[in-house]
Amino acid sequence: MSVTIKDIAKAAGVSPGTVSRVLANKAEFFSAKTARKVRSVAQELGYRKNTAAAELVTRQSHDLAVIVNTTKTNFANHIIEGIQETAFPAGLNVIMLYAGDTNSEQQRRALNTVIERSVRGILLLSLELDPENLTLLQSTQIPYCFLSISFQGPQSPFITSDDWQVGYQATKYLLAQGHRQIGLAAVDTQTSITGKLRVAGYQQALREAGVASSPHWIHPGDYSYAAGQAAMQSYGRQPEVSAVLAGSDMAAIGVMNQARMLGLTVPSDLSVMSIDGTELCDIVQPQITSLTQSFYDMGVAGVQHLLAKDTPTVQTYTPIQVIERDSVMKRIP
Amino acid sequence: MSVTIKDIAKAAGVSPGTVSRVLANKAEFFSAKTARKVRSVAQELGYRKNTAAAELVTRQSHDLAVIVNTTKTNFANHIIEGIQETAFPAGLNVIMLYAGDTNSEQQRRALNTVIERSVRGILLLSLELDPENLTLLQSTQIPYCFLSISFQGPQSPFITSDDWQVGYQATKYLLAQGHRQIGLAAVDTQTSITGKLRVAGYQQALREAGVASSPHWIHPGDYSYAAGQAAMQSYGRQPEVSAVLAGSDMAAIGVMNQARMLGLTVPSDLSVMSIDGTELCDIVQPQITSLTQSFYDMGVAGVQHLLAKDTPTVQTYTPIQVIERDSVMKRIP
DNA sequence: CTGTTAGCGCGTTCAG
DNA sequence: CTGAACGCGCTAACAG
Repeated sequence: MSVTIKDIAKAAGVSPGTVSRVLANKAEFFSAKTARKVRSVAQELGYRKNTAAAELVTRQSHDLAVIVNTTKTNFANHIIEGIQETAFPAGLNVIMLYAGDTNSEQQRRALNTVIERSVRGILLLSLELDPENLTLLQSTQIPYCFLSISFQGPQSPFITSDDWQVGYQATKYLLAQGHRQIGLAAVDTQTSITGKLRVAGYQQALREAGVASSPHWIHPGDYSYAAGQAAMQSYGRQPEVSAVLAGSDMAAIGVMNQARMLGLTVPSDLSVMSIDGTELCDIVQPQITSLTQSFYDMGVAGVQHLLAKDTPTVQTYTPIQVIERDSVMKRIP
Repeated sequence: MSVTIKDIAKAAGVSPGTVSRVLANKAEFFSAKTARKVRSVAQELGYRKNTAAAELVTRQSHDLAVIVNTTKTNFANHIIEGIQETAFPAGLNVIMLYAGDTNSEQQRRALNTVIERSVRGILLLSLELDPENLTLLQSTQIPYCFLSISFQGPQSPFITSDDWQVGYQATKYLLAQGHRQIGLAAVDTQTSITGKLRVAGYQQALREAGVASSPHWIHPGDYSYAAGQAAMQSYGRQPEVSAVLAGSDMAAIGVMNQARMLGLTVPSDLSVMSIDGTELCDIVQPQITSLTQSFYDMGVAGVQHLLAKDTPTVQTYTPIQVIERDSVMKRIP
């Protein structure tokens, strides 16, 4: 069928072994002359390397797999960019697979696809794995790392923001602006540890400020636009809170739009702050003050972690910072 | 190293051939009893299929490759969703690769990666390929299809919106709302045929309405937010046009925000319409009236095209429609 | 229904 | 520096 190294060996009058060495650029294990010859013949014949054959014998692929969920938020691009730009110079190809958010079967298929290809490493983007799928992942020798998500147990390496600090710092900022009644909207307090940590940080900040927080201030959700809307709907036309911290940029926009529908003006009637800090913050009106995460860095760190020879179960945190824009108003008591 | 079918053959007391048949679910070429035995042993030993070996002999992968560019717009998700949901039931795994927008080297690497794996098919998302990379792609036997982009020549299959109609229909709509001076912003009139067709459709609609259009009404760009801003900046504080058609949702938001900065209110001072119609249209204020494309359908059609036995060089168009929201005001002459 | 055999295309010995 | 030979793990004929 397709042309193999044998074909080009014959055509070039050398042995397949030599062709292999030339094409793989094995140091100076061949003369410049034969190299030229071989390469030109290969070119001419339209030779295409068979990766399957190569991987079969070397048991090493040059691929890095990224498994992403069909997330309702939009920061994945930034992480992927960081991954891409770190992997590329290292000679790694990045292949991405989607795994449904809630679809265990699809998760399994994505995992199997990359495991059976014995990729060089696996990066999982804000993906909550079923126990059995986690076991599947761990049962392989393939290095992996979770990104933008954290866990309780020490068994899995991950790189993310320190979510307790996320809740804490954002709330501190709002407090510093004079707010006392502060809502927390559209963070997932049920299944994800991420949400739980954010709540804990939020509550601690309130406690330190001597604010007796109310459970009514918290409206959990899945970080989506709709969750933000729903939360604001609950706060109502005359909200008990003067500021709302939303679980994502999209959620914050949901909060703001719903507030507008309720006749409230942001930020004069209600301050809104988001967690994430993607470009969405800049394109809406008013621009959203955010607790900004270092998504790009997560991608970079993820690849570096996979590339590192020894892969201890690290749990790394990337920087966070408050970026002031126009959706939070200072409140003079 | 890892456990192979031989290992499990030995452990189960059968031959490797049988194991292979069972694991590949070759119809009823084995008894239920041995099947059970084999499967349980495989499970127990933690057997993991070696895809490289299987592909080496069958010369067929079950992977579909999607190559996307790091686009400044945001519709790719919808196309990918369509691809995913069509490929999945067909037993195909979707792997996605990024290829820089302008980076020929990165394009080549992405292409080579998937070609050397002899994937089942290649879908290219709004990707402008270098001539040499296009040649590379065409030199393989792998079926491919461009999505959300069109070409002049008949050599490559693509599925997209009819971009002439996009420009034409959108402009017709604006005309029907009573607008005469209509701007066209942030479409690429230089390199892409897409942009050229939209301009042509736009101009034809104007012509049919007896409007003598002015070149000043057109401000080309790369469909980005910044391009939208720049265009609006050019229109200025007292725009000659009463409505602007923007090349993408993001561009339209750029136009609207810049208009606001110039002291103009949308839609009372200036109407804005976008091309694409993604969820961005719903989350900004005012919500953007759009010429909406069928991105999901493009993905579906793309997979179906690849799956079809004979793959003629088809050029398919997916539906478009005007979705009215709040950014266009009827103008009473 | 099952065992046996023969490669798939490549990288890597080991001699020369 | 190069050729010959082997085998990676699996599937696809064949015979039984």
